[in-house]
Amino acid sequence: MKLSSKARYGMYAMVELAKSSEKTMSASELATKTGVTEKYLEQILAILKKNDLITSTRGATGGYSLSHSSSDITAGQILRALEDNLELVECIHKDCATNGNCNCVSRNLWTKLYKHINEYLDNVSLEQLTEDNL
Amino acid sequence: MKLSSKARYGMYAMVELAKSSEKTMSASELATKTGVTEKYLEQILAILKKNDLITSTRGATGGYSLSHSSSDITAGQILRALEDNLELVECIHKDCATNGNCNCVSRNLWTKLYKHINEYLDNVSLEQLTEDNL
DNA sequence: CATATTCCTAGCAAATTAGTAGGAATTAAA
DNA sequence: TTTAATTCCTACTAATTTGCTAGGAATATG
Repeated sequence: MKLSSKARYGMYAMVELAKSSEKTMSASELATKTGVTEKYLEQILAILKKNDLITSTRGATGGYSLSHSSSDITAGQILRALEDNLELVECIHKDCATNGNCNCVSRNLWTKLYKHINEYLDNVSLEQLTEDNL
Repeated sequence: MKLSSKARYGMYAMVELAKSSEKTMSASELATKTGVTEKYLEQILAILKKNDLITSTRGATGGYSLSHSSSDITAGQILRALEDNLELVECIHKDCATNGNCNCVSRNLWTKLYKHINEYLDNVSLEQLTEDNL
């Protein structure tokens, strides 16, 4: 249940992009800012792009920038993109997964917890994060 | 950020113990109930015991039972015992860990999220879980 | 054409998680 | 007092996931 470095680095990159607002930033710029290697960061940026959180332009002078205003992007969107397993858990009983007819005792707990986490995260905008205004 | 099987199995075992309330249950009983191997479950039960959530009696006719009433045990207590890394994250910047003088942008997010999760989990009793009354 | 960039993908290394295993210590009951 | 059932202790192994390295193709600019 530890957050992956992918998520932390990705979040960090998003904040840097939000801060620099107008202009685009290259992967190498972001790499030095965040301290992550360029190659690794590229992979993280690819995920963010696939999830329509950032856009990129190729070629010389290319780079990355936010797809939307930082006030329209939530921490939840970012984390769901980066963290594959934000859903916490699959049901223990194999039946549940297959026939969907699940009554695992604690399943409700996990799903409600998940909902809770997301509700919280979706109430925090990237803008707030950038201003550290939680 | 996926929940470990330790946490799932342990929670499952706690629910079974709560259901059987009065009498103690042996590791092997619990193992068949939950479908986890006895040896692995023993290790999980050891953790729960160390955290004062269950008590055990050794020898023949021995077994495990809850240390407290199921209404006095919270999901948060159980998960914190079983999940080593419920704290989600350490700060990216090495400085933060060492000198404590941390102003990571997203650190606040993680700590608040953590607090949030725990507040939720501490509001759910094992009794509720047993009755699936969330 | 040279250079700076994104993009694609394969693979490896480290860490963590999940599980296996053997046997010592303890206790109740036959 | 022996036997059987149990908890307890701990070392090891297997499987999975994560984190990262690496090379080079594709694309765009000047």
